[in-house]
Amino acid sequence: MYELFYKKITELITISETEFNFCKTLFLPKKLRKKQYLLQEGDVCKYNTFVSKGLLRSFTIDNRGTEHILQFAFEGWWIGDIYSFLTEKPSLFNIEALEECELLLISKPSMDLLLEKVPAFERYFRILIQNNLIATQRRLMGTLSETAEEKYTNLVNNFPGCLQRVPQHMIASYLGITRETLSRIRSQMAARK
Amino acid sequence: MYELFYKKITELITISETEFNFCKTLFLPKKLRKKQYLLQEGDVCKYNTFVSKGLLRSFTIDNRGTEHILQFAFEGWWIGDIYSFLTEKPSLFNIEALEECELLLISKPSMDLLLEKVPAFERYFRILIQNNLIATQRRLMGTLSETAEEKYTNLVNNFPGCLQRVPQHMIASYLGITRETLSRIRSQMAARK
DNA sequence: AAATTACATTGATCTATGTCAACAAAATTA
DNA sequence: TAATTTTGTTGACATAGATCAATGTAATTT
Repeated sequence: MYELFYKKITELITISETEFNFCKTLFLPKKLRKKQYLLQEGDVCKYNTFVSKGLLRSFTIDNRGTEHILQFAFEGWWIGDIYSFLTEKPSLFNIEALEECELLLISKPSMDLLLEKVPAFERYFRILIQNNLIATQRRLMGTLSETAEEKYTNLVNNFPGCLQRVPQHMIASYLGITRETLSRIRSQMAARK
Repeated sequence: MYELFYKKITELITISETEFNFCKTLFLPKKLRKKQYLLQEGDVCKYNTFVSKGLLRSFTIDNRGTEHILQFAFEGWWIGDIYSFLTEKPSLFNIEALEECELLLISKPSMDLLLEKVPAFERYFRILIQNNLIATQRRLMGTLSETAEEKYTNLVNNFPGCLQRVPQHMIASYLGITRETLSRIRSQMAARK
């Protein structure tokens, strides 16, 4: 349960065994079956979540009823609604398990305590958020400049593993295109090569 | 030059006068005239920049020659290419002054020194990046779910000041639509009300 | 003040992608 | 294993927004 967790943390910061043991006490282990929700739109996101095992997605539903996926979270990633978590306001996002999951949850008070007692985590979370911001900026620029096919091929290149574990219509939703369009793009690409 | 800078910092963290004086020594003041560039695509972004006065934009040019604006930066905001700044790899972005500007620049080594000597800045930058991430996530979701008109009205509501200082075709570029489309949307809206 | 450049508008037409609908194949569940 | 649900494909058609082009006007520069 904690091996990957320890590995990911120590990739970015140095902490003592004592500090890590203290850290562990602040997290709540939780298992989720496929299709279960970790967060529902309208609820406050009480926890920031580390994925030890499995796969989840966060998504919104717009006023036309269409789903839009913000993020997939595989093992070793974090997921949550950062806005709702920090402000304690209702979330616009749903978070759903796409596979059976093993998770580590940390509440806001525990997070504050962790940052206070082990300041190295200040740095850890800054780096995580930095990387997330860089990725989100890229995705935004891609959304504005690329065709549907370019978006798909970029995803395939940058994220090959995704296709094996995520249903196609969710890939389409992540890319901001319809499943029909993605299906056609794939068959065109297959025909060409 | 430093009043707004001091104000913005102390809105988020508490630092002593000594610490602020030390901090000031790490920043390089710079003035830019309208249309001058702070960063050009292909160059490494050597500085993270606080805007004391004026207005800038960061943008990319895609392979079709179309500009896409990532950010406008008004007084009190930061601008730079976070990816290039952190990795020292060539930037994909241009940063251009839209008005005459007064800026405070900090290099990577100085930033590292600042974070080391005044750890409260670790928290300051984490919060900045957090807020930037939240805003970028929102913008991304909006890009995927909203019509051109919705994007425009949301911008007008959340950011009324923008329209007075930024030319319309750049607003269009920021929203990911053409200037012609924005012009038509505006005339439709004016006709309706 | 004249010349040039940047910015905005409007019309005609085009196109990438969406929508709707029918169908089939997998995968889950009963 | 039958029934249901989820997922993916394909065709016909619709449409939001892009593109191209012409024109006017405001703002800079000379």
